[in-house]
Amino acid sequence: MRRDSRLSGVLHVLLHMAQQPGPFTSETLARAMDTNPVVIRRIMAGLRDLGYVSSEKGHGGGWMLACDLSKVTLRDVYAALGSPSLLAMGNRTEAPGCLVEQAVNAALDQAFHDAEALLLRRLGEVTLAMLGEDLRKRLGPRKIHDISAHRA
Amino acid sequence: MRRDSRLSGVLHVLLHMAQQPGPFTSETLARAMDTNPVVIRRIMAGLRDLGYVSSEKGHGGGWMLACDLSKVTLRDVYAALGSPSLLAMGNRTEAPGCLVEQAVNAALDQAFHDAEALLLRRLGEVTLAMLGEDLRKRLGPRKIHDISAHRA
DNA sequence: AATTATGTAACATATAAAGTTACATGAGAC
DNA sequence: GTCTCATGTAACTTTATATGTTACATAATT
Repeated sequence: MRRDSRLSGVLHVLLHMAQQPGPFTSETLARAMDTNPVVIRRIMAGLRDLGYVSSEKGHGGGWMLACDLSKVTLRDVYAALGSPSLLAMGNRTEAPGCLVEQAVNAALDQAFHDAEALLLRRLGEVTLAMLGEDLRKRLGPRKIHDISAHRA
Repeated sequence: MRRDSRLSGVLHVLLHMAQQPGPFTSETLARAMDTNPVVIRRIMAGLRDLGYVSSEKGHGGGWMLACDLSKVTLRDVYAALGSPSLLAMGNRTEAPGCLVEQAVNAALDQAFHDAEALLLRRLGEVTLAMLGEDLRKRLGPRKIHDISAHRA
C-alpha cells in the first residue's frame, strides 16, 4: 500500500479506548477500524512494550489504556511504532563517491532534516489528552457510539 | 523500492550536465547514474515539458540544459517530477465519518502540513546555480571527470 | 537507406504496508 | 481438569509504487 497509516490508525484506536471503559478485544477494535485483529495486535505491540497500554489474555481480557494521557504525545506513539521513516523521498545513494552527488545530498539532507525535525516537534507538542479535548468539542452534545456493542 | 529518489537522481543529472557542454545522451547519463536510459528519459520528461531541459533526436542529439540555473530552484525541479508525496505517512481515511478519526486527522494534518510547507520552502530557497557553487567548493583544485568519456 | 537517439508502452522486479491464516500460549469459566 | 476466549507470533498473500528492462515506433543526421 501507499502511505504508512499506522500512526493514524493507532491514534484512532487509542482515542476510542479513551471514550469508554475497557478492556477491548482486538476483534472489537478491528471492527471499529475496519481492519483485521492481527493488524491491531501488531501496531499495539510496541505501545504495550513501552507501557502505554496493557493486554490480558483469556476471558474478560483485551487491551486497556495504561498511561496518563496528558503525558503521552503523538511523538511518543510514533516512537512506539518503531519510528518509521517520515519522508517519502530520500537520496539515491547515501554515501556516494561522486562529488556531484555529495553536493546534491548535502542540499537535500538539510531540507529533509529540517522538515523531519519540525514534524517531530509538532507531534511532540500534542498529547493524547489534547486529542481527547478536541474530540469532545467536536462531539458537542452528541454521545460517542459504543464500539464494543456489535451486531452478531 | 523504498523511498522515492527521483529528485535526488535528477538533480545529480542536472548538476553533471552543468559541468561540461552537452548534449548528453540518455545512455551517457544512465551510465553516470548507474541506471537505465529509460529511467533517465522518464524523469527528464517533466523537466523538458517545463522548458528546463531540451532533447533532440538522432545523430548529435541528446539532452541539453535550457534554463538559467540561477532561476530554477530545487522546488521547481520537484514540481517538474509531478510533485510526488513528500511524506511517508498519511491518514488512514481521508474523509472519515467517525468523529474520533476526524479529530486524529485534524491533529496529524496540521503537523504534516507544517512539515511539508517547510520542506517546500527550503527546496525553494536553493537554486541549481547554488548547488553548482557548492560543488565547485567541494572540487577545489580537482577537475570533474568527463561523464561522456567511456570505455567501450 | 542506415544509423543514432528520443518517446513510450508493456512487462518484470523489489520493497514495504496491510491483510489473512494458522497455531501456540495463557487466563478465566464451568 | 477441560473448554473457551483472547493475545502472541510466524508465515504467507495482497496491494501499491518506485525502479529496472525489453521492445518498438518516431524523428533527425549521415
